[in-house]
Amino acid sequence: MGLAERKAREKRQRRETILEAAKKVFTADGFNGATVERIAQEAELSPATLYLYFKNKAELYATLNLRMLAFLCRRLEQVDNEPGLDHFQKVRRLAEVMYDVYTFDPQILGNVLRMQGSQELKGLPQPMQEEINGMANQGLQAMAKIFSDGIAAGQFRDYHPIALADMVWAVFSGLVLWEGSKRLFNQDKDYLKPTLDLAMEMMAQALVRDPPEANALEQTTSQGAAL
Amino acid sequence: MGLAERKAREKRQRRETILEAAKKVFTADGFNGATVERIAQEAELSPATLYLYFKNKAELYATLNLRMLAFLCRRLEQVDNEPGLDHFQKVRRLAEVMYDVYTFDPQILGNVLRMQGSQELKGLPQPMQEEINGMANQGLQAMAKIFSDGIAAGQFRDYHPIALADMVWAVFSGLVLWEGSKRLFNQDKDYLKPTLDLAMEMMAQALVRDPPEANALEQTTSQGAAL
Amino acid sequence: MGLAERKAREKRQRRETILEAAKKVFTADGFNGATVERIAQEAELSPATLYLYFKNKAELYATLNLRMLAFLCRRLEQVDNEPGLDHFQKVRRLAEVMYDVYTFDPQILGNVLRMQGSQELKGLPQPMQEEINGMANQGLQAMAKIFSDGIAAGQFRDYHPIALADMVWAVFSGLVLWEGSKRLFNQDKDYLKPTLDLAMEMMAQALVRDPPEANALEQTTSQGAAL
Amino acid sequence: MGLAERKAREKRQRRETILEAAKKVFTADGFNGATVERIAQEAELSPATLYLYFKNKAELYATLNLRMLAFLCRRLEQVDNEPGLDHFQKVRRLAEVMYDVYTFDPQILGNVLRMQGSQELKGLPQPMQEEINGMANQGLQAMAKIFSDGIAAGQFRDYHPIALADMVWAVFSGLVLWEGSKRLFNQDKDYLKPTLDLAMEMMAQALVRDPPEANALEQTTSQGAAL
DNA sequence: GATGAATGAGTTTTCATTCAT
DNA sequence: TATGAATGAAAACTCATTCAT
Repeated sequence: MGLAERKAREKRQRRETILEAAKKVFTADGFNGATVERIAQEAELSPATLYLYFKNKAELYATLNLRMLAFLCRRLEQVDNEPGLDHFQKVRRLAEVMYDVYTFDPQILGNVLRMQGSQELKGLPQPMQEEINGMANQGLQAMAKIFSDGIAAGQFRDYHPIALADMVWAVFSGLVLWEGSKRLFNQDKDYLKPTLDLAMEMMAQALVRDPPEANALEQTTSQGAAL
Repeated sequence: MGLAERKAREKRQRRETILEAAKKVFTADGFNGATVERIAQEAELSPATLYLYFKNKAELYATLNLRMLAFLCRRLEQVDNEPGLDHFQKVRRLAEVMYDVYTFDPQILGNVLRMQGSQELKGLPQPMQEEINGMANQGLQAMAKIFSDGIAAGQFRDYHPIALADMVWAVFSGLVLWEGSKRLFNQDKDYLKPTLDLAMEMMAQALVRDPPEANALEQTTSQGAAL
Repeated sequence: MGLAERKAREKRQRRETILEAAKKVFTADGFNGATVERIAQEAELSPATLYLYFKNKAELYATLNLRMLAFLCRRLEQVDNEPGLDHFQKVRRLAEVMYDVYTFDPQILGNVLRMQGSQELKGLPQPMQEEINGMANQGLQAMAKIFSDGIAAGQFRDYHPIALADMVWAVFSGLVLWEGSKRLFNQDKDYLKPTLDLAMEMMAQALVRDPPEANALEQTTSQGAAL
Repeated sequence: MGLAERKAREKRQRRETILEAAKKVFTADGFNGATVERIAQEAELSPATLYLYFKNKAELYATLNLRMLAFLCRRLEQVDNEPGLDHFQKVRRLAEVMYDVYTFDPQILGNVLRMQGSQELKGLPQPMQEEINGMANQGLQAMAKIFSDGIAAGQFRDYHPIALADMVWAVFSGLVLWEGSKRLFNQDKDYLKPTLDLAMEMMAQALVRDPPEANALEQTTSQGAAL
């Protein structure tokens, strides 16, 4: 038993080693740019060995990304269940959670979000594509719920919750992608956290329902905007 | 002279043909997926000919993207100069402009924004990379100016203008990328326009300065968020 | 025009060169054993170049075989149209024709016949399989016609013409395959010709209709055998 | 001792299991197409284990084929010793025996005959090649004996007995290979038996010595044919 | 200027075989 | 004895790029 256990653990560890190596290489060179050979080198294994643990270069990539996506998704769902947070606080909390996930592994997160918006997904086997999309949808749904709850409670303006979730996801993706390429002109390290905070803070502000005597500005514009 | 002129025009036209063809293929298959051969076919030229007009597959790609980026940039700059718009209206106008640019050529726009956040840029020659980054920065600066003007005029809250510009750029990128892959769970066609409008509307809302008797909520939170 | 012509001829010649090289290698090592690299070496070209002329290793192989099969087929069909041959002579003529084809290119002939009876066909694209099978059928039909004509003319016994054609084809295949591997114990060079002659001679003999007073031997056995 | 015996039996049994598995896989996929891994799976053993029982993939294949060849050979030899058969009946009996062997295991038989005519043998160690060839020769000799006995007894025409044996072997090989690939245009199941019968029947017919007043036809042709 | 033809340099993937346990 | 794990060695195929014409 002890033996079998150790074997299993070793195997799992090997898998991790490979994933770790793959992470480095994919992050550095992208999916197409990365070669199985280099990943194997990084893992100090022969390329053939990788194929004992993963069917494909694509599967390797997808496994890596799927994990991160699942992690992000779980964290977003937790926000809704955190005790003692009112609706506004939950919105602001999203910024913290997203940043948390970002710091956990910025590079892989970049991979996932990039993959979504590129042709890289095309190469993956159908079921994997679906799993990935499904996971992303879960994350969006989790956020949408926070918004619709706030609306139902009469505390948020009546915007379309899904559109709000899209916006959050978009800001997050956009900021991470740009950060990753370090090509934003505001290149000071760590611009991401405050910008993310600010984004969610502003969103929270904008969600505040008007007092009865709403000013003219809002009346004219909110019509076109509300979905 | 007349001859030389015609030659030059023909040459320019040939270049356009190639770029047009490249656009189709890059858009369909991504940078790595596209082959020079297919682009040449599409342009009804031989692959060798492409190399008379462009040094590289990469240069071809970059040229294409740079144009779009320049167009986007120019349009963003115009917003600031549009007559008869107050600061808030300018912010909302950004949504329209961005959507305009998007409809002008959604796919190339997707390419540009994707390229920024990926390793595809790496293959380009240094000067081209710089040109691209410089262009993107111009766009960001244009937006930042709108925000800082509003702040200077005492009409916007005192948020960091660059962070605000980043946010806008991020939302835009994020939404376009997701749209392109049509994998947003809110898949109704044309979700982009209203979501973009909403985003800018909310931003405008959040920029409104509080009346003197600001409520407690804002006081507690705006400290951490304001840069 | 002269130029275009020469180009075309050169191109055709190149194709031939490749086919010739492929013939050598396939014959020496079989389809699976042969490598594209070695064929390319033999043709003094780079492997990549082969792919300009043939889509596949398989296509290369099939092209080679199909030609030979077509040649064999055509020759068999001619037998029926040769002037001045009676039915019996046509049967004997088959031996000569088959041997002719054999001497034309023993190795490729071996390839074709071997391919038919092996898994090598499986790897080929469907349409090519069909073309090959169709061609083989044509050959069989041509022979079957000779037999059925003889029967219709009342000169041959009433055996099943298709079975007779199968037999001829089988003897031919069998002898060629064994010859090719030079593992027949009767290894004297050129055993094939006389054996083939003998086979067809015997067949001709056996096709002779009995005189009315057929002997007992034939009566008892021909019942089970005639299809 | 009892223990040793049991061990030996177990070992033999394991060998059988492996051979059985190999048979399935080789038959389905051919020699090159079959993988050691799949054979091992089929045998419910690890690939490494196969190498304890067989030096090679090739040896495994050869062992399999050698058995079948030995079986075929033994059966052919028996024909000569069967009591109560005259020379003609022995010839016809060959058809039955060959068909018997065919039905015993059509696929392996196909493998053997195909192997003979292909490059697959090349990979085998020399001694094995010789064993296989020797076995095939035995089979041919057995048939040749039947013919030469008939000739010696004055009942058969004076054809070359070895050529006759070659012919029989060739027809048999040819028919089996074509049957295996089911690509004969006469695709009705079970065409093999009657065709084989017919072939041997015709051979028997052709072996009948002419009565004194031989007709012209035979005289002119049998000269060239008789070896 | 335009191109048909050629290819070098990879890339992913497969598989028979070995060996420490 | 049995095997899980590992790998060396290949092999088919692709493609950006060059160059003689």
